[in-house]
Amino acid sequence: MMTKDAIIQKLKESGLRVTPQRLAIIEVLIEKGHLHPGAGLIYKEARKKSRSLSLSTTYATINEFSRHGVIKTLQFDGVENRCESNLDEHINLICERCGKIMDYKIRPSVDQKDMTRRTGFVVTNSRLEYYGYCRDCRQDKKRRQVP
Amino acid sequence: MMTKDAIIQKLKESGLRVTPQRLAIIEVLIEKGHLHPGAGLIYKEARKKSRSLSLSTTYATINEFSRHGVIKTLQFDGVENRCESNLDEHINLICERCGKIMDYKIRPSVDQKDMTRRTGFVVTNSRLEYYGYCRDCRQDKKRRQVP
DNA sequence: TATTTTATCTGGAATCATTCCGGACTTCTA
DNA sequence: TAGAAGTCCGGAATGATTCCAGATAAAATA
Repeated sequence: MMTKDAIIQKLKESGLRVTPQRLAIIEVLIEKGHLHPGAGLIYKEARKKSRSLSLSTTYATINEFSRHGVIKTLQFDGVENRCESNLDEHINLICERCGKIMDYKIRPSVDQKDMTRRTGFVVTNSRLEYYGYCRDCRQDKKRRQVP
Repeated sequence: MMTKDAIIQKLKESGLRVTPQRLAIIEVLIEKGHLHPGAGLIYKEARKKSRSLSLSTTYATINEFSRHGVIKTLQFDGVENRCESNLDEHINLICERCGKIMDYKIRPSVDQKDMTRRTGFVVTNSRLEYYGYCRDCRQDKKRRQVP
């Protein structure tokens, strides 16, 4: 999770401008990062800070940030994509009932050098997810079994 | 990777009918499974075997199979979703240049019981992916660097 | 075998997150 | 302060997937 200043720094280094719209989105990413917000939520929240912000700009900014390694995008189908501010290797625990996404820290488990030697594949990026049910949704489920 | 007979068996057990359309799709899944085919390829290939097959049916069948654990669906955004016939835990190596998907067998690396104890999250399904470049695309890249 | 029931199939229309586009607006540089 | 480059905006376009209602086919029943 980068700090606001670190992100601003990185944008400047990349020759990108730090506009009010982008600042608003940066702040939302920091405030709501743990929720793994999608474009819709980011748009809604950032609009409170920069009133003229458009949805197109929100999408463009998310893409720009993603391209420059400020965030990662978790792409889904049918549902909104989600933004990930935690760039360390970890597993996302995704609740299939409420859609909540939690980070679970792990130690890297695959010997990538060995893998590359065997397969010729070099890794630039990873996406590790467990799907299932979070504590709350599991309990709701149990309760409902004996109604 | 289930055999044709095993899949047919499983469908019957679930009270699903084994129609010519479904048979055609099953055969394609077995023949082209290693390519992790998307709906488009499956439709194109299965149509050769069952000439009247429609795209809607292809989608419906993929969903039905996925729901009953015959295959898994790898969902992407913007691009076609892909089908996975290898149901064992493994990492998918996804080439960002050519889109090829390779299976890489691993031994389960996260102690799920421990994770559940700590987080309350129970896992029903996983998706583990490394993005990067396959051997072929890496070499193409090198060659092009000094044109 | 004829009839009823149920599942499945089909083509076309609808969906919806995301991308694309042309013109307007800022910010930087000289 | 003019010109250039980067950004922003709204609305239209995109495209994989889903939805729908009527047609078909397979299983169940008689």
